[in-house]
Amino acid sequence: MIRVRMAPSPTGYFHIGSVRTTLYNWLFAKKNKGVFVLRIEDTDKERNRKEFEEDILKNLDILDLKPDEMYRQSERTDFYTNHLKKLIEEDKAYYCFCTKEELEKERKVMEEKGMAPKYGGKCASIDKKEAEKRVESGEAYVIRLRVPEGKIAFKDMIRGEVEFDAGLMGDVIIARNLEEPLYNFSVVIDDILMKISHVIRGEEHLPNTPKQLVIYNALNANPPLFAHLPLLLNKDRSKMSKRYGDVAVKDYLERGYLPEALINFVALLGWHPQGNQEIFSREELINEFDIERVQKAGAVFDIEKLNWINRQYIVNLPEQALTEKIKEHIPEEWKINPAMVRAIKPRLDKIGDAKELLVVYFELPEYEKELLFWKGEDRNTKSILEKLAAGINDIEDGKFDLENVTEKITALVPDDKKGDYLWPLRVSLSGSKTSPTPFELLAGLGKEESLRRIRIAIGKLNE
RNA sequence: GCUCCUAUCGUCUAGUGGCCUAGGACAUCAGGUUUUCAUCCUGGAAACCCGGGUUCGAUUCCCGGUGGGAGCGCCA
Repeated sequence: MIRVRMAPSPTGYFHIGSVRTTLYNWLFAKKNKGVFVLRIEDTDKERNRKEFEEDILKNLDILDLKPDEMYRQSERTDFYTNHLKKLIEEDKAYYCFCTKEELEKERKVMEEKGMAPKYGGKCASIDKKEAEKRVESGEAYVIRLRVPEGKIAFKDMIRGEVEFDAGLMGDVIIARNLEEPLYNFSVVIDDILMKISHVIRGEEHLPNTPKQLVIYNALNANPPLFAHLPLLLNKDRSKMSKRYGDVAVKDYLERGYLPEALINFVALLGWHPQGNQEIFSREELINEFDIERVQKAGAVFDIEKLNWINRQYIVNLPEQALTEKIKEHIPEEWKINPAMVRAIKPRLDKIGDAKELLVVYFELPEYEKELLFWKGEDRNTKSILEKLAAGINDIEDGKFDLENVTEKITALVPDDKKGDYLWPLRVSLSGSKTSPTPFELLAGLGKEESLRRIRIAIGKLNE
């Protein structure tokens, strides 16, 4: 049975990189009819916040990456304590009484010698009975695992054979005390207990893998298969961070990126199916996904490509659904109609852009009358606008739709004078140098408001 | 500093020894589509990090260098 897990710690808002890790785990599980487990790693009481856990859960739901099972490490302390006791009994782990200051000093000395810092093993040889006495008397301690010297190799599903030297590691601390396990330890215990078959996680965990392998060994447990995903990168190729833009999923969602688009985009960051297809439904993603095809090198997060993918999804959205989404991003008092929605649709990178694109329909900005002149030259602008206004006035109230308006107005415009007619019309309706087409503006504004705006323009020309 | 990972257009990538005069997409540039912006269409420019091997033949395999990245916590 294939069982995978995503193990976020609730110490920040759900990260876009975590979305990709979750997606790959999820796809791998679905593809293989396996189980996707969510495990909240909240063993650090200082840094955890309920708010962040809620953010993770909520966004997993929005992105439709729901887990089949869910656990919280804070509710599993007994498991860790029992296994810690067992390791100490078997003398595979021991109590260490060295202070942070002592360790700091030791580390510095080693660094000066140009060596990788590691614990010298001062407490490794303290008699167990004596150590227990010191613990009972209340002396501060941590628990260290005895790490045997030698090479530790494993086969990564993405990277192939990887080898580390355990001799460089030293005896690692696996718990602050019997009740407070540390990351590497609780991860291993849970992966064993939850029968995790494949660990798919970010490349930053690669150096943790040998430490965890030593723990599996001490526990006489079979390790899962590992797959270390390439990192998501900033423009400068450093690990993706807030410095270059948003990293929290909620920020993208709030700006109006569609969940499906985000998934589609992130799926392609570090993985690519055979063929040239770019837009994938969830079903297609499940069918096509193959962890063997995951890239080894990091991938730069390119917002331009996200915008393009998001546009593809927006354009394919049914008009009604798009309208509802747009309403979430504009003032309540703005009453939008289908003509407006159709006009802004191809101009929308994300739904959040709707507000600035729609404002033209609800507020006429101040503008100079010179803006009304096509190519800066006043060639009968006033009489042209009057003629167009009359034409607009002639259109039946019930037929003020894009098709009809386009037909009627086009009929009034001489073929060789399109700029002279349509530019001032568009400017009078929008009050700015860029906007949707005059026809799209007319259909969206409606007859009455259109005529009012043209009268304002004519008024300016009379000054 | 030490350990590990990594290397095809600006970006995401296809490519698994000859099909490559290296393909696609985003971005970019030029032109076109009933004025502007956007969409759309057509076209262009744009890459195999370097040096050794292996081989009849390397973008593809091996080694070294260089570049980039990550990790080095009583955080996860």
